[in-house]
Amino acid sequence: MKSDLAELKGEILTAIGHPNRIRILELLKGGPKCACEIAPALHLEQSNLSRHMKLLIQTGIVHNWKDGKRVMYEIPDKNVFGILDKVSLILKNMVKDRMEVLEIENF
Amino acid sequence: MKSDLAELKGEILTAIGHPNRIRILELLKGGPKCACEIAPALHLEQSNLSRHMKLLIQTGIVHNWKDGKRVMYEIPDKNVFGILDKVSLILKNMVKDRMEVLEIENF
DNA sequence: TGCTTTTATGATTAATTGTTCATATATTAA
DNA sequence: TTAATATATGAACAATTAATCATAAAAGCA
Repeated sequence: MKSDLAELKGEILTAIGHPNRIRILELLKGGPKCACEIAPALHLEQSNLSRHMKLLIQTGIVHNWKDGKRVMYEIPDKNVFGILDKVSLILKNMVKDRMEVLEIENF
Repeated sequence: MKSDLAELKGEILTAIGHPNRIRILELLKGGPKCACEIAPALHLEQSNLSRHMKLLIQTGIVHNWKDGKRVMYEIPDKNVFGILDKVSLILKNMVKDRMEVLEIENF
């Protein structure tokens, strides 16, 4: 169990910060989905997706419940998307800075 | 070189998401600092800090420049702190939800 | 009932990460 | 010049992570 604040924050950020998990979260932005929808949409192997979902659930970023033989997943706290938006902003600013160095006005 | 967007986002998030790097970033919130200030403040070994700084610089989260025999570090894009704030919000919401389940009103 | 669908998990492996120690490099001071 | 200070890096190692295959478990359908 993580007890230090920086460690708790790190746990959330590294849970979000894997490419496949980012794709999963962005897919879940459209609402709850089952693994049987997510896996083919992202070309992920079933067992691989299952482990990514387990990690996201353990860190509390994703909630799940059974719906018949399916398991549904959803993101209860939309601040997760706020984080991904800020990362996009950072990446855009990096490109902007590069363009300024290269004296590119428009393109 | 990462080319996919989800991979670029992942690179930023995992760069931020290590406990020691989070502490480094929160220290740099107070303005530019040299490694010789950061290492003792966080009880980090010099070589260990140097590698963390290298990673942060390579991902573009931190900028650096020489000032005499010191190397100064700063965070050019304050959105980094916005991300850490959102993570704090998420953690607080998690605690709030737990309290509601346990029917705790105040404490 | 047996069959199919859906998800989870044990075992294994490759790759990456974080850390430390020793050493190299660069800059300033004596 | 030599010594001291500040940072970077090669080598080594332990630990973690992601991925895959095979299999198990749970639920619904024929």
